[in-house]
Amino acid sequence: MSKTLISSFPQKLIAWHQVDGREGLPWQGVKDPYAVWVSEIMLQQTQVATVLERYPRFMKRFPTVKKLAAAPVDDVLAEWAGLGYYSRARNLHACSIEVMERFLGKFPGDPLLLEQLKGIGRSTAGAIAAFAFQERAPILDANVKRILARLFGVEGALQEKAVNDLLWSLAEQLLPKHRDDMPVYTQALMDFGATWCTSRKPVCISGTRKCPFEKQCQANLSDQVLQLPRKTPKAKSPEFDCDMMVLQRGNAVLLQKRPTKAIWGGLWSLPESPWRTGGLNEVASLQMTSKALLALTLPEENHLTIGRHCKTLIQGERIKHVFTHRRLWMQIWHVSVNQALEFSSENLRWVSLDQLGKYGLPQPIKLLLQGLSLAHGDD
DNA sequence: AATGCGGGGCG
DNA sequence: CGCCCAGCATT
Repeated sequence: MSKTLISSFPQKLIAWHQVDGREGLPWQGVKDPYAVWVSEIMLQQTQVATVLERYPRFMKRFPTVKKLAAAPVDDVLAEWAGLGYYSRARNLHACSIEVMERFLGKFPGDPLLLEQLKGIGRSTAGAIAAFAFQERAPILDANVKRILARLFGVEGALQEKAVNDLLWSLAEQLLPKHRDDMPVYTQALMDFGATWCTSRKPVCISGTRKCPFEKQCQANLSDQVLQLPRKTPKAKSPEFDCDMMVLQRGNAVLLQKRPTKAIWGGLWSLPESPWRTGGLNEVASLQMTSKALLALTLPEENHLTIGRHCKTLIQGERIKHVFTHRRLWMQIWHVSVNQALEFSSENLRWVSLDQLGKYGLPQPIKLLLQGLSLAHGDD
């Protein structure tokens, strides 16, 4: 490992940033630890373009850690809806309460303390400590992993612990000497990875710009830039089928709160059947009755009233939704019932179509019900 | 070390 | 369609 590269890296990167860094992102230059924390959590595995719209909205709704801690977790989830990885929202809320109680509303600057908080791992702790407290703490997100793997010609797959340890060690060694440089240095690392040393079209390959590290970058010197960092291939994601029910009573639909641990955890969705593997949609091939459908999708104690209240049953669209690790086909069924149908469960709630915005809905369900809402408005 | 957890953008 | 992304928690 080149000693000169390590000692010269921070200043060269900061110099690069002064000319070619990103500007105008709403969380840049922010010093308030709360605002930094929210931005870091929201940006986990989430594109800048997406966060650009959602971050100011979140900050307007929850301007301080105190306000966030005082809000019901359901409100936080509703605000988070559409961003994905909903454990981030649940952890955000839990973390805000812990900061209020354990740290009297002030985020700690020590990365080791930050890392004890829910939803904050080593990299996010480093980012908060660097941006908000000028602590000499490293980050290691996908950008930094890519930069370092190329710069130092790290051959092993990112999933290997030894490789991860090596990258953390490099990230530590590369830190600027002076803590005052930490915010700009950390931002520069992210900007450089996101805009120049990109995964598919790094500037050294596209030839659009001249990389400041081209003479030292091991991957560039050995023509391995697009091969690094290495990743072990992922298995193809399995496919599932399920039935979902839009149970409509006048202007309201029945929403069901999802269990915390599951996918879309804590969000409000439609009653749904268990997921089935294996292509053929057996239920759709049945002569579907409202009773059979409700038996599939609702808890047992709610079945008895069904037949009496059902007015119509219509087979709706079949929606495909792609997750990172699963593909899901949702067969929609529209069931219309008369006004008398009630449910007693905490997790079942009639919600009028114009109130849907107050609820955190999975993105495909939100889109589906928006279409319904529109059609209904046209009547 | 492997898996679960969303959603959007890009080629 | 497959790959990628300002990761973390759990097992």
